[in-house]
Amino acid sequence: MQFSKSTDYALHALLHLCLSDHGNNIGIKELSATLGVSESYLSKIMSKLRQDGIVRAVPGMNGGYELARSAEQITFLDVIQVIEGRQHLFECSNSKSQQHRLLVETETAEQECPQCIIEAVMDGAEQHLHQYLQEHTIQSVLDEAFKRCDHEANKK
Amino acid sequence: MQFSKSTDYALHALLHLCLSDHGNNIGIKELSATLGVSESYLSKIMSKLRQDGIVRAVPGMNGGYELARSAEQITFLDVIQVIEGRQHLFECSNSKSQQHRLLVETETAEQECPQCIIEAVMDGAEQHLHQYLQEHTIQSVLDEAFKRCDHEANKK
DNA sequence: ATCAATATGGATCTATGATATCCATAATAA
DNA sequence: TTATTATGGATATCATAGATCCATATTGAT
Repeated sequence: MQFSKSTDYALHALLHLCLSDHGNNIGIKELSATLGVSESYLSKIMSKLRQDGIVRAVPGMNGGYELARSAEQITFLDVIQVIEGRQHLFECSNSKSQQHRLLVETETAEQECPQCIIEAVMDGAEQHLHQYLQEHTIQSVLDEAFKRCDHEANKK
Repeated sequence: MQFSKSTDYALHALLHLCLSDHGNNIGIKELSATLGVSESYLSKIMSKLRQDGIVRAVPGMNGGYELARSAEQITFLDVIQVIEGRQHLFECSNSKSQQHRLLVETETAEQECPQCIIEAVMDGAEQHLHQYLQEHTIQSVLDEAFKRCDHEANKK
């Protein structure tokens, strides 16, 4: 289980938009050259980001992309969900099998347990993951990097 | 990004081993019937669990599988890593590109930042996820389920 | 009005990995 | 010795990621 390369590209592209001079659009040519990815492939990814309101796109001369909202308001979770989709991390394919009935039978209670107990744990894991990814934004990662570099510089 | 069905099968299989009478091995026939998965496919999964020391396997008559250690000592992380592998959730495919040099150039410092700042965030996410998955074991999920059912029963 | 530059979306191709099956072999208990 | 069971190799199938090409639409500049 791994995040796709598209997520990698999307995050790096947003970082580049954030770092480059504001007020100017950044074209797909510059983006793809910076990331080392083909224009055609990267443009698909940028298109998804646009559809989800993370970037704005302007066609025509001097067109290109820019952030649609401030970098503080673009979380890692936002980006990941656009690219990877919003399915759950885990879906029990076994809900109607004997496995779960068996669990219920060991109890005298007759009511159905509404959710697979394994799925429940995995959903908990997903929530923790999402919380973390929501606390980290394009801006926060830059702040962190600058802090780190300043600290290094001071040591000299 | 999703966990594979194999992980689903593995977790349910272990749950079944844990619930069934101890002292007896559980054959692949019973397991596959319980989970509703083919014997051939499930046996591959059980084989992986055996290679990693999570279950023991005995061939021959009355053979089958049993837990190799107590259910408290089998974490979700253990099982997931056996099935899904141990690669990182995120690997920056861009470490040598202009993207990162650009970041460094914006600083006067000349030393190299050792890791992609995006990858750093994602590794943090992975650590959080792993911690959670390590705190949940086959046993803990059963305890939780029993507690839940008892609670339901008491309400009647 | 025209042209060049740029983004968009459809179609398509390829590579990879998940899912799944079959079979020959080895190991074990009765 | 035999029936039973697990193991591992080979292979097939399918879905998805990754990637490319092209026709079209949109915009700014001339």
